[in-house]
Amino acid sequence: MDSTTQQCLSLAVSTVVFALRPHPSTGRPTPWLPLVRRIREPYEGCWALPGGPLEDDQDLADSAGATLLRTTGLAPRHLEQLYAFGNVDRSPSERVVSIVYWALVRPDEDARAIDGDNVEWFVADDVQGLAFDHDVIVRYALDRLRAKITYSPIAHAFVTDEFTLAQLREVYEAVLGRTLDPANFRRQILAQGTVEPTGRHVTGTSHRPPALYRSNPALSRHTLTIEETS
Amino acid sequence: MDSTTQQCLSLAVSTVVFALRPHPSTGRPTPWLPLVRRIREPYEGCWALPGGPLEDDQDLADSAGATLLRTTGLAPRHLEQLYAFGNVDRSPSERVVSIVYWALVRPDEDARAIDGDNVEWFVADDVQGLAFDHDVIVRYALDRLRAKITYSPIAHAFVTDEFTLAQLREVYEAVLGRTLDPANFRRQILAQGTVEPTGRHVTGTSHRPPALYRSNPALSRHTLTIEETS
DNA sequence: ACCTCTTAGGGTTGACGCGACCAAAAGTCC
DNA sequence: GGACTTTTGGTCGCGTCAACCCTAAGAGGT
Repeated sequence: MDSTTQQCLSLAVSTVVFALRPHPSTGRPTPWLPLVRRIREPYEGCWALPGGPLEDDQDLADSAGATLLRTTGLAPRHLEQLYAFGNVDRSPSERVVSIVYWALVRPDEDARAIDGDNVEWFVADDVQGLAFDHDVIVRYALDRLRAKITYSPIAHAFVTDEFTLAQLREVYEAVLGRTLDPANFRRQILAQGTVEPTGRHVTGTSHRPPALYRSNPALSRHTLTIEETS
Repeated sequence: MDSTTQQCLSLAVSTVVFALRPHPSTGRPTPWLPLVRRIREPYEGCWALPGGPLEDDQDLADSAGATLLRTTGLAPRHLEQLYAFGNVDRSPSERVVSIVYWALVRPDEDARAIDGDNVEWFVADDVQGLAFDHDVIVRYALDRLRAKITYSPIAHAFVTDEFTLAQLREVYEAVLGRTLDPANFRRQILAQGTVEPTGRHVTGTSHRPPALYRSNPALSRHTLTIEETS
């Protein structure tokens, strides 16, 4: 912990960013993620997760956020540590330990996403052939997302401040990849008390106007996440 | 990821090691963990998690295991990454990023534990006043242990190869801190198929001899854990 | 004004899981 | 043999959840 030995390794922070966009073939919402094309060896020309070296004066999450803003123009509200990857052979050149975060962006945030020359979005389930061990990382992030949405209200991170239950249900359906019964879904969500009605309704629909909800502010810091309040 | 900038930070790997030992007052099994006394600044004289700098030629988990063997004489079978802590202010001197693992040791492994001059075991729930942010880390590891035992067969990591259901139940009771109904516990465990009977029974007890079980080998690599098969 | 279409939202039912509790089984010890 | 202790199996009641019904409430066409 207090070693003064100079280490021959670099520490990087990368992020798996998920946004929900229509699938190119089915048209149904599905997770996408942005990748950046590598412009130098190793893996030059390959797609890789957005990331960069950890700066001396930045916390880990801040570093992930800053890199993300620089490369993709995104500033996701939900940013959470995923895993630290550090096998000696994961990079063919120098030793690199990557602390990987994962993020969820809301549609209104997603609208501000910029596609730079070397940034492109892909359907998360289809990505393959990435640089380093990033294939494994993306797969693991997807598993975590699908697992966590079943026991945690992270789905709220995918919708705007005000939303209908149908929109929230669409998020669950997009992530889980299957349809859900609207009535049962409604009961589940209301039972867990993570949303509260705003009293307003959507107008101008060609059917019964749905009620608008917002996520319960009491649980904004509820999920079991690390707060390094040292 | 491929930065060649020389970073002014060090990367350490520490481990929260849990073993079940009788509580000093109640006598009932409860989680304990080993701590090492710091012999230099910062936090000289304070207790801290066993750990050390990451060596160039070691994977992260290997580093955790090696340090553990050196300081405590333990080689736990269950070793799992917990979290990466890297706030800029978590160490008063240089910037240190710690990748923390947590481990579970079985009673037969625990018997080989050596208490060095600067190593001592403590009741996990009572530790306090540790160096750096290690209080937070221990608390988080305990939360994870208690959460994970409810949905994953990690309890097997706390028992020997052959065990009775009563022994396995004691593990759950020790971790969760409450008694469980033997009959219901039995049904739950058998229903999830994580154990299989060996056919043998314990003899020499002053009551009905319990059957011996072993954990189902099919699930030794079943838990959703990262395998960096890059 | 009325009908139709579509989605919101509520109700009911049956299967399942789980905790509380009871009862039988199988050994040792006296 | 009888008392004792722990294992092991059985039952019952409750809460949860998925599947499936129904009604409610708007827009738009005729």
